[in-house]
Amino acid sequence: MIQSLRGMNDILEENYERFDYFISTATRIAKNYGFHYIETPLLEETALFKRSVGESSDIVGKEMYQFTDKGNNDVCLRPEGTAGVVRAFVQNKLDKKGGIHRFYYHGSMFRYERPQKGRLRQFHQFGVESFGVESVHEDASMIMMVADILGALGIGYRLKLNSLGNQNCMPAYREKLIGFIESCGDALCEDCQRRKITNPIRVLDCKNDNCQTLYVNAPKLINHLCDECQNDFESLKSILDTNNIAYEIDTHLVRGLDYYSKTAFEFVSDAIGSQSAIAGGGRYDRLIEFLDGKPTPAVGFALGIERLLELIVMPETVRVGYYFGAMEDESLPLIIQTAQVIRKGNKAVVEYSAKKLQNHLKGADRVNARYCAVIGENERNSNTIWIKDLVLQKESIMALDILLKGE
RNA sequence: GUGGGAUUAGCUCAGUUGGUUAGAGCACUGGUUUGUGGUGCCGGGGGUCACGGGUUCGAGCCCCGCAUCCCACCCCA
Repeated sequence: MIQSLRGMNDILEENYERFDYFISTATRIAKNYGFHYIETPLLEETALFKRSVGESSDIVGKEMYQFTDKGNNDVCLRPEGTAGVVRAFVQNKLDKKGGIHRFYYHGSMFRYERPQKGRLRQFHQFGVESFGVESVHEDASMIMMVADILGALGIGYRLKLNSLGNQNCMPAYREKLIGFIESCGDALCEDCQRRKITNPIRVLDCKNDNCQTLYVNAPKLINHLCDECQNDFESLKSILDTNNIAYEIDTHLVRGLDYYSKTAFEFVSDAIGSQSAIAGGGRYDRLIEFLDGKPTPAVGFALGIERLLELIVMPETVRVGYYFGAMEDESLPLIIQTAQVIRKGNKAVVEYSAKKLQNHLKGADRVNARYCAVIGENERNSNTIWIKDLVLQKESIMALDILLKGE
């Protein structure tokens, strides 16, 4: 038997019901916030991700599905959504056009990682990106949108919040932190020694207890923000407070992608195992110019759909449409004909084998039909069809020609 | 990429120190005496015990390999 590739799953039946319900819920909410759909290619030039996500990140460093195509282009399957949307934004000259552009998207992302629960090689994200709004109100809107989506789906969460500073305060802090790391010398774990070079901010995230003991005295970025970043961060907290969005400040929240600045946030769930991040996002004011666009403020987030799936509280299923059954083979052509008419405006499933009424009712029940419509000898003789409303438990007999006329 | 655990019916799992024809619940399917469902009762189908080797008179069970999933590391959605 040929199996799907490792970490690449089919989505069907119950899972697809949930998937579909998630997409429609998130789409509705994103539209309510004034966002428009954007579709970008799954395959992009590798350079796009190297320049945006950053070569120091694990995503680009070791997790990309990268290959050379037949035209000798260095390409890869997108590992995340933001880079492609920004590329599209610049390529379509929306940066020069000016104004505000708000997009939402959903689709497959690919990362070559070792799979486990909540971590797949092909997974699905729902994300939004907002271009042209400098105000921290947009950051708050992003967070409120995620909260709305999760709320609508009945998903509990914790919100972690941090500020990463901007080009004025981050570099100075970074130097200060490197100085601190060096002062710790060999006491730090191997990973932290490595992070000192690749991405010093990440050491704060280290899970090694010994390192964490030392980091208690480490300088915190949140205490080194410039006035602008500090003010924005205060505003953000105050907006969230007035809108009843609970959050916790997490000074170790740094996000794995290089392009973030100022606001960084992450929604986590305690109910899905170790891969607990269900949504993450933040501001990335510099990314557009990194990708050769005109400097444009931007902020966005992405939700990991698979991680949410089992948390979604589905609405009660309602009975819809018709089930058609024949009690003898001679009645079958009639029910097929009738079903075809019904299908112009409603759902109709047809059972092809003739069986007794009791079994048709069971069948209609099983497919969650609202109406069970059956033709037997009596109906055939009188040119009628027997229909039972399975919710109201009321039955009726209708003249066939009325139904067939499509009324 | 590193370390550990698991894998038996569509699903969730039993299966004794290695010993005849591998079980249960749920699901599916049919019946339940003249045309009335969900939830009663009775029956039925369905397994190369993940896959490939090995040990043994004999392997679902022991050994080796491999695939996938799960857990931890790492990282992230």
